[in-house]
Amino acid sequence: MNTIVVVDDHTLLSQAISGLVNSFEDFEVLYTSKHGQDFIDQLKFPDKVPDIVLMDVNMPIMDGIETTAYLKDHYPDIKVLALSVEIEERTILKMIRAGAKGYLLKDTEKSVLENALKEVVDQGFYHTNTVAKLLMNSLDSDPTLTLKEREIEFIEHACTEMTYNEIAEKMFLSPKTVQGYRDTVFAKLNLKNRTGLVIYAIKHGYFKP
Amino acid sequence: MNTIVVVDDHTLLSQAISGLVNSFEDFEVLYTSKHGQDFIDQLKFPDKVPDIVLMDVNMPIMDGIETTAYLKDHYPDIKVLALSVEIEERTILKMIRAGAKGYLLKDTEKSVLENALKEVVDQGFYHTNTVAKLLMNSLDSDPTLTLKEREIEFIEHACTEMTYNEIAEKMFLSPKTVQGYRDTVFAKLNLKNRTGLVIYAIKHGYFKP
DNA sequence: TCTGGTAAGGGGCAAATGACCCCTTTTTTT
DNA sequence: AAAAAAAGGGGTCATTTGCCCCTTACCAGA
Repeated sequence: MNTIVVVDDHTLLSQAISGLVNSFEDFEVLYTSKHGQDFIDQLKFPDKVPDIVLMDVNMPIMDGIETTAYLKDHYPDIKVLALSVEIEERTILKMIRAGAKGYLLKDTEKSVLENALKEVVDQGFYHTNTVAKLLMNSLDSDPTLTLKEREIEFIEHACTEMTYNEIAEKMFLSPKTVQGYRDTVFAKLNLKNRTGLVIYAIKHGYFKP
Repeated sequence: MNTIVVVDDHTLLSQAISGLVNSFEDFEVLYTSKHGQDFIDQLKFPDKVPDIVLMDVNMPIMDGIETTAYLKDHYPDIKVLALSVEIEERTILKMIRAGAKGYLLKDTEKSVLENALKEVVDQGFYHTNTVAKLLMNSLDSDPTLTLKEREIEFIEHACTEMTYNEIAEKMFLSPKTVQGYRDTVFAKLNLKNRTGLVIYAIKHGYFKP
C-alpha cells in the first residue's frame, strides 16, 4: 500500500481527488494540505510522511516549485507528481528541474492518474507524451533566442508601472543598460513595445498578475 | 432524486466532483461535459436534460458565462451553479447576471457543496457570504468611477501591441478621442501608464492573456 | 424649457519610449 | 591562451505616451 498526500489550495479538488485515489488499489490518501508550508509542517510527524505527493503548482504561501525543491533536499524519498492546469513550457520545466517525477494536467482521465501513480512507484517517474515532447524541444531551442537571467529579471520589473529609469534604479544599473535589455528582449521575442512584453510575460509565466 | 451535470474542461476535476456528488443523497450525476458547446449538444436528447448544472466559468470553445446565458433563454428550468477559481468581482457579477443561481469557489468544502445543491433545490438559489457581500458592494460603487462601455472596449484594445492611433482606427474614432479615453481611464483606475492598465485589465478579467 | 452631465472631438507640450548604431570589461568555454 | 558569451554602458533621433487645457453636441431630468 502506497501512501499519498494531496497538496492543493482548492479544497473541493483535493477532496475529490482523494476520493478518486482511495478508489484505486494499493493507494491510500493520508491527508490533504492547502499549500506547501502547511504540508511541510505536517512532515515533522514521522507517520505523516507519504510515499507520493500529488502537488499543485500554483498555490498561495508556498507554491509547488518551491515545495518540490525543498522536498528534494530534505525528503528525497518522497516522490512528487505535479498536477496543474498550467501548460506553460517554462513552468513545467521549472517543476521538473525542482525534482518532480511527473507532470499531469488537470484535464487527464482518472485512469491516466492511476497509471501515473503506478508508474511512479514502479519506474520512479512518469511522463505523458506531451511533456516528453516539451522536454525534447527545450533541448534544441535556438540559444541566441534564450533569455539571460538578467533579462528575465528585467521582464519581471517591466510588468510594473515603473519607468525604465526606475527599473534601472531597482536593478542598480544605468538606464542605458536597461534600455539595452529592452532592445534585445524585444528583438528576441519579436515584440513591438512594452505592452506586448507584458502580455508575453504573463502568457509565459514570467509574471503572475 | 435530482439529476446533475458537471461542465468543466478539467477531466480530473469533473470526474472527481462527480464521485463526490454521487455520494450525496438525492443527487445523481448524469454525465460530464468538457465545455459549453459539448453540453448544449447533449441537451438535444430529452433524457439528458438535468435539474442542476455545476458549471466552470473558464472553458475553451464556449465559456460558463455564454453557456449560462444560453440556458436562461432556452432551458430556463435548468439551475446553474457556478464553480470557479475566479474571485474577480466582475466575473462573478457577469455569471450572476447571466443567470447563475449560485457561485462556489473551488476551494470550498465538500459539505458546502452538498448544502449548496440542497439550497438550490429548495430555495432556488445559494450564495456564500463572500459573494453576497460582493453583490452588496457592487451596488454602491461610485458611479463616476465606473467604466463606460466604450472605455471598456478601449481597454481591451489597449492590451495589444497597437499604438493609440491604431486603436483609434480600429474603433473608428479620432486618435484624440482614444487619448481622452486613456486619460479618463487612468484617472478612474488610478493608473500611471499603459503597463499598469494592462496588468489591471488582466487582473480584473477585462482581458484574458 | 433650462440645465447639467456625458460622449465625442481636439491642441500643445514635456517626458518616456523604441530603434539602431556604437563601445568596454569580465567571465566562461574551449 | 584564444575565443565566445554575458554583462554593462553610450549617443542620437523619431515616435509615442501622458498630462494638462478646451469646444461642441446631445440627451435626460428638474
